[in-house]
Amino acid sequence: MVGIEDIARDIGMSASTVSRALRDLPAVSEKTKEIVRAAADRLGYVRSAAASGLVTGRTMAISLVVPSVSLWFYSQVIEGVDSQLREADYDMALVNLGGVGVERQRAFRRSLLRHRGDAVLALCLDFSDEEREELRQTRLPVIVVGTPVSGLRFVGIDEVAAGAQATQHLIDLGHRDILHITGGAEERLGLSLRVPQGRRWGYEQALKAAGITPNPARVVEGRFSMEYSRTAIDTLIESGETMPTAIFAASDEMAFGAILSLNHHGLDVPGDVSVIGIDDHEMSSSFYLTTLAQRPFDQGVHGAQILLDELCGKPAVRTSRVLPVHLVTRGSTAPVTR
Amino acid sequence: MVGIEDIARDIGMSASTVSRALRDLPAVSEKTKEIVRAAADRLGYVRSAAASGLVTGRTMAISLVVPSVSLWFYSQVIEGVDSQLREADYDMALVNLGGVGVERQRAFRRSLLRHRGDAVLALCLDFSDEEREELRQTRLPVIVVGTPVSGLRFVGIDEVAAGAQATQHLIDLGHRDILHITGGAEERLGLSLRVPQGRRWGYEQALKAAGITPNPARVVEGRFSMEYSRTAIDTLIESGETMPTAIFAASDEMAFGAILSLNHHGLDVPGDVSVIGIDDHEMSSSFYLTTLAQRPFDQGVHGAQILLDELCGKPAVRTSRVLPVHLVTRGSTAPVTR
DNA sequence: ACGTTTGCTGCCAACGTTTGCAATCGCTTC
DNA sequence: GAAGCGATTGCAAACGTTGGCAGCAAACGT
Repeated sequence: MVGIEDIARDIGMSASTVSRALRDLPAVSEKTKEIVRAAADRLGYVRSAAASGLVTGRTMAISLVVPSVSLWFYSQVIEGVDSQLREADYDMALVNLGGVGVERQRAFRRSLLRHRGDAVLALCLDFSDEEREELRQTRLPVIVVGTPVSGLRFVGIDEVAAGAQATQHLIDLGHRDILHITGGAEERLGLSLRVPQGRRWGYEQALKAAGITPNPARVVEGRFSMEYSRTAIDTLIESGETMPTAIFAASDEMAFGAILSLNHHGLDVPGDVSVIGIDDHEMSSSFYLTTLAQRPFDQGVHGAQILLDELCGKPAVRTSRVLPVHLVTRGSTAPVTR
Repeated sequence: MVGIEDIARDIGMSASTVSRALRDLPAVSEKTKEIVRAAADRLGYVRSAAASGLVTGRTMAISLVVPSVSLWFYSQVIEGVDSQLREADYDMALVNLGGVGVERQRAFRRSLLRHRGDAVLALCLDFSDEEREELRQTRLPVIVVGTPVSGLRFVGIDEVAAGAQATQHLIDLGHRDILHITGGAEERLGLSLRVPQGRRWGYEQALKAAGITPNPARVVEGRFSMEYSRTAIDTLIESGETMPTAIFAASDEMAFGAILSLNHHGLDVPGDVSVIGIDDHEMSSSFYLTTLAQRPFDQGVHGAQILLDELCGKPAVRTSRVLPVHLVTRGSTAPVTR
C-alpha cells in the first residue's frame, strides 16, 4: 500500500505538504500541487480512510438506518440520500435494522455507535427510549425520514392530511361507502406504526367532516404488501357482502392488489369500484392508479442535505420539514354510480 | 469519547489487557474479562473503527457495489448480503454506481479504493478494463453477483438455460408463436447487457431446438420495467397485427406490464395469450404469473459467504457458483388454443 | 540597510487501537 | 530450594494521516 510518505519520498518533499496538496488546501503553491497529484496518480495512491478518520474524527460517511431495503419507499429514499452524498463526496454506511430484539439491538449498537458515519439518517423506525438515549449520547447529528420521532428532526409528509385528501377525493366523487385497507401488521416489526395510523385518522376525519360515520367494519387491517391486500379483497368479495363503492388503500402496492382482485372477480375499476392509493409508485401509471403522490426520493435528498450542511459547519436546522403531496388523477377513480 | 485507556485507568489495568479482554482473546482470565466488560458498559465505551482499522488494516465492512437499489433484484441481493454480514458482525458500505462517465468513475475510485471495505461484492455491473485493473490492484477479494465478468468469481444463474427453460415451457404447451420482450435498453447505463442477451439466446436456442425459426419481429427490445413493457404490448395490440399465442418476458415486472396490457384490451391470460416471466418477484403470485424462479436473496447470501470465508482466512474459492432456477407454475400459462 | 509581512514548507506530536515481546506471578517439578 | 513452566499482564512501537507551530526564503515598507 502506497502512503503519503512514499509520495513525499518520491518527489523529495515532506509528508505534510503532500497531505495538504492532496486536500487542495490554499497553503500550497499550485506548482507543488501538480507535482504531488501527478506522483499520487502515478504511484496509485489512495488515502486511508482509517488513518485520516482517526485524526480528524470524521469518517466522511453517513449512516443510513433502514428497516428494510426491499420496499419501494425505502429504496427511493436511499437513492435520494445517495444522490446527495455523492455530490458531497460522502460514503454511505447502510444499516439494516430489520427485525426485532437482540438482533436489532446488536445491529443498532454495532453500527451506529461504532461511528461508521458522522451523522445518522433513520427511516421509518420507532426508536425505543433506550435507543433514542444512546443515539443522543453519540452526539451525532440525527434526522428521521418518513415517520416523526419525538425529539428528533423529521422530513416527510403529513400522513393525516394525505389520508384525508385521498378520502376527500373519493367523497368529492360522491362515494359514501369507502373501504380503507390499512397496513402495519407486518410480522417483521421495528418499523413505525405511525404511518398507517396517520393515514387512517385522515380517512376517518374526512368521513366525519363529510357527515359520514366511519364504519369500523370498513377498515381492513393489513400489511403494506400487494399480496396481502389482494387476498383481503378476495375474501371480501367471496364473502358475498355488499361491496363498497370505493377503496382507499394505504399504499399504492396495496391498491394494486385490490385492483387485481377486483378485476379477477369481474368487477370493473373504476366502473364498479373506485380505487385510490398513496405513494405514486413507479408502477402506478401502468395500473392507471389515481394516487396521492409523495416523493420519497426528495425526502431522502432533503434529509441528507440537512445533515451534510450541518457537517459543513452551517448552523443546524432544528425544525422538521413537511413536504407536500399532490393528487395524481389517473383512471382508477370515477363518480359513484350506485 | 471514552476510549480503551479510560477503561484501563478506571479499573487499574493496562490498555492492552482491556483491548484483549474486549476482543475476548484467550490470553485473558475470565475474571478480568468480566471486570473489563462491566467497566466498558458502565462508561459507555465504543470501539473506534478508525483506530482499530488503522492498525489491523481491516475495516470489518464489505463494499457492496450496485447499479441501483430500487429494482427488485438488487434489493433482494442486498438483503441477502446483509443477512450474512450481520451474522459475521460486519458492516456494509453501499456504493451506488448508477450512472455513467465521470460521476461513475468518481464513485468507483472514491469508495472502492478508499478501502471502505475489506472485500467487494459487485452487482450486475460491466466493469471496464480499466476498472477491473484498478480493482485487481487493490488486492481486495472480489466477487460479482448476477452477471459474470471475465476474470472474476461469480454467483448467479445460468441466464441462457433460464431463457431456454422458460421458452421450453411454452413450447411444451404447444405454443409456436412466442413473443419475447427483452431488456437492457435502459437509459441509465452501466449495468450489464449480458443478462437480457443470455435470456434471449436461450429463447432462440429453445425455439430452434423445437424446429421453430426465430422471428426477429417477435422480439421486442425494451427495458426492465413494467411501464415500458406495458406500452410495448399496448402498441402491438393496437397495431392490429396478429397476436402471438404466448409471451416470454425477460423479467416478471415486464410480464406484469404485459398482463395488464392484455387484460386492458380484453384479452384473457392465459386464455388468449400465455405469459411467462423470470424472477419470481414477490408480486408474481398476485398476478398468478408462471415464472422461472431465481433467488436473488440466496445469491447475495452465497456471495457474501464466500467473501467472509476468505476474510476469515479460509482458502479462497476460485470457482463460480451457478445456482439453480426452477419453474413455478401459476395461472398465466396454458396449452395453446389457436 | 533593516524589520516586517507574506507565502510556502518541514517537523513533530497527536489520534485510539493492536500486537510482539518482555515481565511478573504462582506453581509444579526435580 | 532452584529451575522451569504456563498463565496473565504490561510496555512500547507501530498504523497513516492531520494540524499547530516554527522555519525560511522572498518581497515589501520605511
